[in-house]
Amino acid sequence: MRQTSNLKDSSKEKAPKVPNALKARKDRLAIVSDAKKAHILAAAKEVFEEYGLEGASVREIAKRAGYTPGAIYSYFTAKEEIYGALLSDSLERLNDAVNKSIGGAKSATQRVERSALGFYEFYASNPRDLDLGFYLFGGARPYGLTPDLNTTLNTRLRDSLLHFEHALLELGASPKVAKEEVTAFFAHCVGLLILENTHRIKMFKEDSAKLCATYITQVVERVKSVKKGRN
Amino acid sequence: MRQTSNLKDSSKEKAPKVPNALKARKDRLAIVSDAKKAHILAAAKEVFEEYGLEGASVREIAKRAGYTPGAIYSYFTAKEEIYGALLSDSLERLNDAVNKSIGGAKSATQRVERSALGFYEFYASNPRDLDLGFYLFGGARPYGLTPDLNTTLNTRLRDSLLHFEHALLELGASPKVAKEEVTAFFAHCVGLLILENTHRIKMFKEDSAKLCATYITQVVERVKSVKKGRN
Amino acid sequence: MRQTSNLKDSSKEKAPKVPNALKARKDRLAIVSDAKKAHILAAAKEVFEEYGLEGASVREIAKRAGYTPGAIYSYFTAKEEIYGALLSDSLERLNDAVNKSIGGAKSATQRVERSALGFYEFYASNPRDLDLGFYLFGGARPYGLTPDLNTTLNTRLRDSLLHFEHALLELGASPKVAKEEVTAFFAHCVGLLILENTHRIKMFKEDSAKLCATYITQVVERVKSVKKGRN
Amino acid sequence: MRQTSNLKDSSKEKAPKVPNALKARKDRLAIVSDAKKAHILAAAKEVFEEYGLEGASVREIAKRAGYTPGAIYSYFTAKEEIYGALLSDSLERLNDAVNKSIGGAKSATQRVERSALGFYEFYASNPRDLDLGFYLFGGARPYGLTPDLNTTLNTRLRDSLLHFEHALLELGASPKVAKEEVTAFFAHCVGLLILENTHRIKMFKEDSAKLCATYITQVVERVKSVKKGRN
DNA sequence: TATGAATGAGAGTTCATTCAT
DNA sequence: CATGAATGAACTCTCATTCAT
Repeated sequence: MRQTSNLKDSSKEKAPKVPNALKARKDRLAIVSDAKKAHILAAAKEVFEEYGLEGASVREIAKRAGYTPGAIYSYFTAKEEIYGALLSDSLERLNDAVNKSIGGAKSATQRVERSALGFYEFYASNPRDLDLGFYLFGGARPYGLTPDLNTTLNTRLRDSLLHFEHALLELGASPKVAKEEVTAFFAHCVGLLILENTHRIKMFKEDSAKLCATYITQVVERVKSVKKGRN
Repeated sequence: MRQTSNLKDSSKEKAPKVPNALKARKDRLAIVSDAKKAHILAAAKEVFEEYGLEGASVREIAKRAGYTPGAIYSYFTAKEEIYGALLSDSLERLNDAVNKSIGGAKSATQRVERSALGFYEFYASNPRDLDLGFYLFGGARPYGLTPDLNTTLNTRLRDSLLHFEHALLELGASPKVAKEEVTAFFAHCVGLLILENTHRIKMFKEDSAKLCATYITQVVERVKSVKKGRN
Repeated sequence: MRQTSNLKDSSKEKAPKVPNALKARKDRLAIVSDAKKAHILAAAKEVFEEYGLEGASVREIAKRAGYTPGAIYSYFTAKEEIYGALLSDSLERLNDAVNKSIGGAKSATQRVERSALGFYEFYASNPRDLDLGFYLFGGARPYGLTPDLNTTLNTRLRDSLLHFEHALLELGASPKVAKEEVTAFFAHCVGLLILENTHRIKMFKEDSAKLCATYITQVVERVKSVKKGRN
Repeated sequence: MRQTSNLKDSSKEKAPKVPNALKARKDRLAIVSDAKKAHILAAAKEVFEEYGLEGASVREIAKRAGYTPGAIYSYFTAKEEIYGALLSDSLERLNDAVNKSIGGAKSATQRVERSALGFYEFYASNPRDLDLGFYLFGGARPYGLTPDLNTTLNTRLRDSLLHFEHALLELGASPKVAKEEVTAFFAHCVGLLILENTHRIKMFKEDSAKLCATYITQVVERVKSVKKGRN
C-alpha cells in the first residue's frame, strides 16, 4: 500500500528543534497508524469489490477490519476518502507493474509489446483494481473526489501508458500516430477487460487475452508498415 | 418508447359483442395510461442518468414525473421493473438504428461499415442509453433483473451486432474470424464510448468517432487481405 | 349470508305510492346488490382468516372477489364495516346451529347437553367463525365497530347460550348457579377452541372435543347432585 | 426484566490480565446499556399492549422511549426481536410467580391449589403479560419468531404448569388424568382470563377469580374422589 | 356500479456521520 | 485511538381511502 504516508524522509535533517526522543515517539506512532490505515484499506478493497461503489457501507468495511464504524473516521474523514486512497494505491501498483514488465526488453518492438501487455495484464490479473479504476475509466458516477486528487489520479493513469507511447515513437510512429494508437489501445483494453471481468465476454465466446495480444500485434505491424512505406 | 402497449388494432372489427362505447372508453384510457407510463419512464431515464443505478430513488423519479412515490407503483411493480423497461426500450431503439443504418448499403463492404458505425453512433449520440446499457456491458453491479429479462436483453444486444457479423462473412471472413472481429469491435466500441461519453477521452486528446471509423477500416482491410491471401 | 338485506317484506302493502313497475325494478336491483355483497363477504371471510384482522387488506379482498379496491366502497363504507357484516352473519349462523342442535331433545338433560355441544361444535367445525368471533371473545384489539353494532353482536352471542341457561334451570339449578355455569362453560369452550384451533392443544396432547364432552357431563352431574342434595 | 444481561459476576477474580480500569468501564457501560434496553422494552410493552402485535410500530416504541427509530436497532436487530425479548421475560416472571406461589404449601392439595392459582393470578394481575402471551396461547397470527425461540417459549409455558401436574399425581391422579386435567385447566384459565381482561366477562356478570377458584376446587374433588373410588 | 389513478401517511430498516467517554 | 450510542435523513414499498369518469 502506498497511500500518502505519515512517514517523512528524516535523513539529512540537522539541528532538530523538537527533542529527538519526542520525535522518535511520533515516528513510531505514525508507523503504527500507517499500518492500521493499510489494514482498513485492505478491508475496504474487498468490500468495494463485493458490493460496488454505492453498495459498500462503512459499517461493512469497519466490521471486516475489526473496527466499529466510528473508528474508521479516525483514519479517514469520509467514505469517499477511503475510495480515493484505494484508487491512488491501485494506480501506483499499475505503474510499478508496467515498469517491471518493460524491464529487460531489448528492442523497441519488445518495449511496445511489453508496455501494452503489462497494462492489460495488471488489470486482467487484478480484477479488483479494475473495479476500483472504473471511476477513472468513466463507468461509474463521479464519486466526490477532490479536483486535486482527480487530476493526480488521471495523471498517474496517463503515466502508465507513457512507456507505450514512447516505444511507439521509438518504433518510428509520428507523434500524432503514437497518440492515436495509445488512445485506441486504451479503449480497446478497457472494453476487453470489462467484458472479460464481468463474464459478459462469454456472449461472444472469445478469449480476451488472446484478442489483446492480437491487437497489439496489429498495432506493431501498422506502425512498422507505415514507417517502411515512408522509407 | 416502445414498451408493450395496451393499444390494440381495432380496425376491421365488425359486429362487436361488447358495446362500442365501452370499448372506445377502454382504448382511450389505455392511451392515456401508456402516455403516463412513458412520461414516468422519461423521468426515470433522467434520474438514472443523473444518479446512477443505485443512486436513483423512486422518490426522485416520482417527483420529477409529478407524482407521489406510491403512484409509481400503479405503473411498475418495483424499481427494478422501471429499469428493465427502460433498458428494453433502449435496446429496441438500438436495433432499429442499426437496421436503418444498413438500409441502402450496396456492397458487403458498405454493409460491414454501416452496421458497425450504426452501432457506434447510436450510443455516441444517445449517451443516456449508454448509461442504461452499462449494466449489460458489465460496468455496474447486476441489478436484479429477472433471469428471463436478462436473457432477452442479452439476446437483443447480440442481435444488434449480427448484421455486422453476417456482413463480415459475406466479405469472405471465416466464421471464426468473423466472431473474433465482432467481439474485438464490440470491446473497442465500448471502450471508446465510455471514454468519449465521460470526457475521459480528452485525456488523450483524440476524437473517438474518428478512431472508431479508423478501426472499422482496419477490420475491412484485414478481412479482405486474408481472403486475398487465401486465393 | 344474513347481513342486513336491502329486501323488504313487501307483503301486506296496500295502495303503493310508488308505481309498481318502479318498485319491481328497485327490488330487482336490490337483489343483485345483495348477491354481490354476499360475494364480497365470502371473499373477505377467506382473507380475514388467512391474514388475520390487521393483515387483511382491502386490495386482497377486492382481488379475490374479482373487483378493484375502489369497487368495494360501493358496498361498504370502510374495511371495518366488512368485518362487522361478517361477524353479524356468523352469529346468526351460530344461533341457527344451536337451535337446530337442541331440536329433538326429549329431556332437560338432553337439552343441557345439546345446547352446550351445539355451541362448541359450531366453532369447532367452523374455525373461520372462531377467528371472526375472536374480537367478541376478547382476543383481538377492538376493531372500530360502532357501539350499536357492538351491543347487538354481544346480545346475539349471549342469545346463543340462553338455551343452555334455561335448560340448566329446568334441570333444577338456581338462577345464580345457572349463570355461573354458563359463564364457566363459555370460558372453558373459548379456551379449548383456541387451543384446538391453533394446534396449541397438541402441546398437551389431548383431544379438545372429548374434553368438552367431559366438561359438559360434569356440569350436568354437578347440577343434578346439588338438586338431589336439596331434596 | 430478565433479558440476557451483559453483566458478569466479577467477584473472586485475581491478577487480572486486562487492566482493572478498562474492565470497570466496560462493566459500567454494560449496566447502562442493560438499563436502556430495559427502558426500551418497557416502552415497547406499553405499545404492544396499546396497539396490538401488528399495530405496534417501531417508530412509536422509539418515540415513547425517547429515541429516534434508528436508535432502536442498536439494541434489537428487528421489531420481532423486541417482541421475543418481551415474551421471554414475561414467561420467566410467570415461572417465578408460580414457584413463589407454591412456596410454603404443606400438602398435596395445597400444592395443587397454589400452583393453579399462581398461574391464574399472574395473568389476572398482569394483564399486559396476557396480551404478550396471547401469541403463545394462539390468539394472534404467528409473529415470525424463530423456531428455536418459539420452542423455548412453548417449553417455558409448559414448565409453568408442571408443578400443577406433579401435584395432581401426588394427589393420586393417574398420569393420563393428570394430563387431561392440566389441559382442561389451562383452557379454562385462558378462557376466563380473556373474558375478564377484556371486560367481556361482565356480559355474564360473574367474577372470574371466583370461578377459577371454584374450578380448582372441583378438580381437587374429582381427583380425590376417583382415588377413593379405587381404594 | 365499477374502474384506474392518485394521495398521503406510514411501515421497517439502513446509512454516513458525530460525539462523549 | 476506539467505542457504543445516537441522529436524521433516506430508502422501497404498502395501505385505506377518494374521486372523476
